Amino acid sequence: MKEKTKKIPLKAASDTSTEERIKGAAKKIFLKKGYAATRTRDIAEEAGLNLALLNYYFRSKEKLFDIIMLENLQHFIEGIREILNDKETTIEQKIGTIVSNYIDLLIQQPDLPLFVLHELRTNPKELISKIDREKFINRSYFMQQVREGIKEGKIAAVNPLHFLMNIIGLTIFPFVASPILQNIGGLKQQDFNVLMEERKKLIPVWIKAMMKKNK
Amino acid sequence: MKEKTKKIPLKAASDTSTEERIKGAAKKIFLKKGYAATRTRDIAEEAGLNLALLNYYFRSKEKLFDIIMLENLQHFIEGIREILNDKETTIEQKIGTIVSNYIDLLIQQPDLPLFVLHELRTNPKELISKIDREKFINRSYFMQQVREGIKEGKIAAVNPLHFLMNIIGLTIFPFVASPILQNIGGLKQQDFNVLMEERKKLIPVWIKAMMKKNK
DNA sequence: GTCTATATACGGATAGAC
DNA sequence: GTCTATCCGTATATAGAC
Repeated sequence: MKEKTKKIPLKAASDTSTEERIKGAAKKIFLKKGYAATRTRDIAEEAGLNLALLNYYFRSKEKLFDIIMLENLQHFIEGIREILNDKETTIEQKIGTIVSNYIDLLIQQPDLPLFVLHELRTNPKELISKIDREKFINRSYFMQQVREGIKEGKIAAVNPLHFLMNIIGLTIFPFVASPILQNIGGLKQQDFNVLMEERKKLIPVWIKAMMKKNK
Repeated sequence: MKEKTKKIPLKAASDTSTEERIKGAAKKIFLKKGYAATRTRDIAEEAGLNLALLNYYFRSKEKLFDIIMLENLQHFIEGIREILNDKETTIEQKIGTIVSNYIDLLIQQPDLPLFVLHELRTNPKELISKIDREKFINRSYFMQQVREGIKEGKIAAVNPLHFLMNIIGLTIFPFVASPILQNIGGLKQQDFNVLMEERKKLIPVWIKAMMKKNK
């Protein structure tokens, strides 16, 4: 019998610390079900721990949620911050990097965007402003480059926000809508991921075509 | 059509019937908060009625929700059904109509898509298949036209689902992400709607540019 | 059909042993 | 730090009067 000794932590690796296990479980359940539909009991079970531990480490369900939410929001937005402000890269390069990075992230965590967007709408909290206090996107070097391009007549003259919406939308939307799309398209998970991989190359080309001036 | 006279009209206009008032209130609250965060008390209050009435007309919160959900899903998907299958219109015309119709709808009910998508992911129900039993979109005349266009070398040779995702995504995503976008862009509601109106004309142009073959 | 009052269940949080 | 047992507010659903 390869009987494993009862769990004796012995100050082992901290990635399996109780606190981290709770956070990991909470993230998994919250992202899957959303705040309201999540029961703290489920989180405890998922973590293989008791319910009381949850309130021992984090004061309440809401406190725990706020932590998870903030981390995800940062993950979600910080990802493009430096890319958008890179002075060395062209518009096209920035788009390619953003799209590629996001698709990689979303293949790993497909529930992330819908979770963030849903909770952001229902919760009247000011979580957003915590993240984008200084409206960094509008003032980013990327947006500056786009406005410049429009001024020089190289890019179609529309509100630059349209292009931003398009880049993000084309990248994220398929993941948000995957339940419908997979049904409509009759796709399995793997086929869906293949399509998303294709989009890494396609979206930058499409955006370029969209930005072109055409009478 | 009006053959369903099971319910007694009673007397006055039925649009203020108790049942309709409950459904109206339920739709409003459910769309705003989602299923789990909605309390039946809130629905009753919104309808200006008592809680007990809710269970009198509909057996339970879940039953009521299913009805609202189904109606919205149909509203959401049926909208494009006939358009996609219109034998008389071109690809471009279909795109223009779909985009315009959806944007009009979403300006009225901006919470609709996020609600549907969120509930669809969390609820393991087979509501989707109820709607798209026969995979009508993939077999639609529109998709046929696209495949034809690709075969004739008029449209870039990629999986037609990409174009469908793009049309829907470019149209719907801004509404889904409006909490973030309005913050990032520093837009007020009215400014946001103006942008959306612009997109009625822009999206068809963009899609056309995306579909073009380019080496 | 519509109300008030109440039963019942569920979920977040705590007490206290170890 | 971690557990079991329990408290208690809240939300759904029902009983029963009118």
